[in-house]
Amino acid sequence: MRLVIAKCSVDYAGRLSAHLPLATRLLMVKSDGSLLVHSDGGSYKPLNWMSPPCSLAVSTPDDLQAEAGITELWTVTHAKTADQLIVSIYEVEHDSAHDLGIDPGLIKDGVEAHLQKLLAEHIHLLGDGHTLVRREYMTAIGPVDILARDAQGASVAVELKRRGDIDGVEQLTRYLELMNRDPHLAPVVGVFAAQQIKPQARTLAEDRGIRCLVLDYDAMRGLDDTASKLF
Amino acid sequence: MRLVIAKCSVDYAGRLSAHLPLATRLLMVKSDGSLLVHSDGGSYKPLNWMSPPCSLAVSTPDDLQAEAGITELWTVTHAKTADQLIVSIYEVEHDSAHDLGIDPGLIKDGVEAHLQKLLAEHIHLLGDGHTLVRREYMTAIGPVDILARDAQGASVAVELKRRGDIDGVEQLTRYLELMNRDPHLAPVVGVFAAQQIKPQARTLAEDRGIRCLVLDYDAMRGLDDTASKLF
DNA sequence: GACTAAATTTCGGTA
DNA sequence: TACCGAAGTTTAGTC
Repeated sequence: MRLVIAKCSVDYAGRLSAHLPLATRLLMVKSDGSLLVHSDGGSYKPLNWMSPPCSLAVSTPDDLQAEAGITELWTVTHAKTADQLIVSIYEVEHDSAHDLGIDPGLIKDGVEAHLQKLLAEHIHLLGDGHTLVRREYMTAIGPVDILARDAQGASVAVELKRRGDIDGVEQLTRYLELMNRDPHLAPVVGVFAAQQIKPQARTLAEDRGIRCLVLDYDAMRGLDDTASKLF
Repeated sequence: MRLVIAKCSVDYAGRLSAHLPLATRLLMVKSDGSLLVHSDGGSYKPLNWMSPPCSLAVSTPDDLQAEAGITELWTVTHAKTADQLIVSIYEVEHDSAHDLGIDPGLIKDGVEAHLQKLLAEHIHLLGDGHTLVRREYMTAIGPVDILARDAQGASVAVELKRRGDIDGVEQLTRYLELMNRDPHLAPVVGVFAAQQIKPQARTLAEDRGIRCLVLDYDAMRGLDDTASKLF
């Protein structure tokens, strides 16, 4: 990885056109040739960048550009789309190269899969008398997150999201439509469960007779801990 | 901005738990206290990070940690959510600080807004005799990109995307359903317009009686230039 | 490889 | 300021 701090202006021409006026920035050149242009603020997104696969070519400016103060031109070209990022370098304040090796990568834990596992283990959260049929119940158009039965023996299809949005309701609606045509399953009622349900999604869901269930992830982990300790 | 290349392991505890095993990485500390952990590959997303507002505290490891080879502990705490990022530093290979100043920011040009503007200005692209009613026509569930009338006086609702996907068709379907209940507007026909329309989206749209229109951005810009020059 | 859904999304706009 | 949709989204998983 090469790190350059330089006064530069940047132009991108590809899926859109964008321009960065002259300022001091960090240019991060990764070993795959990709380039990130970072400022000293904002969040993790660079001001501008070129994703791999791409190649970096360094050239000398023409007379006009040199007169304007440009000392070096970096042209980064995407290998497939021909998108271009042109960095006009005026002044280099720092330049260093480092050997990082390949990274072992991030290990994640605790997302939607965990929520699904917890809800399956505490299926009573759906209501008294509910029993689990199975997680990831396969249908012709995809897996339903959780299939259960209520106290009356009716099928309950649960769609699980971290944030409940309209598209999740649409997804569940498609499942319900299909499952209700299956005489072994029908009648199937829907439950839209999420840590947070957007008002528009709730309105749409309830309009379609789908019950909304807001899940408290921390409380559910608490249940899990208690259960682990007791048994 | 401070740039540190160091052998380190990283742990994040917040909305999820994540761990990065020991390896050499770039630690970018921005002046707002935020931290990015980058490897020498991947795209612009860091392996791990903490977004502002947050604060960085450096501490010395306890005996056990020191014995394991840790020389320094960085604890980055989010100001609002209390999410924590802990960087255990084993060996520092590079450490430099740079004054970048505030960045003037990116100037963009040529996205969906431009497409919408161009289509509104050349509404005949929808078909002969079409007239523009207005852009961003407000409905109870959100704005329709373009509302027009066809040669017969029927309302035409246009959903505009750069890339036409299934969710765009679903969106337009909801608009059409609502608008067709309004006697002032009904009958409303739908047009799904995009630079590129995925086969699945096209099938779904046409099955619902929604017309698909592929837009040529470059050609439309050409129309615009011609119009600008003529008048 | 293509497509789909999620993301510690981030970012920009509007009500 | 909060909500909503787009992003040069990226990323991970499935078919």
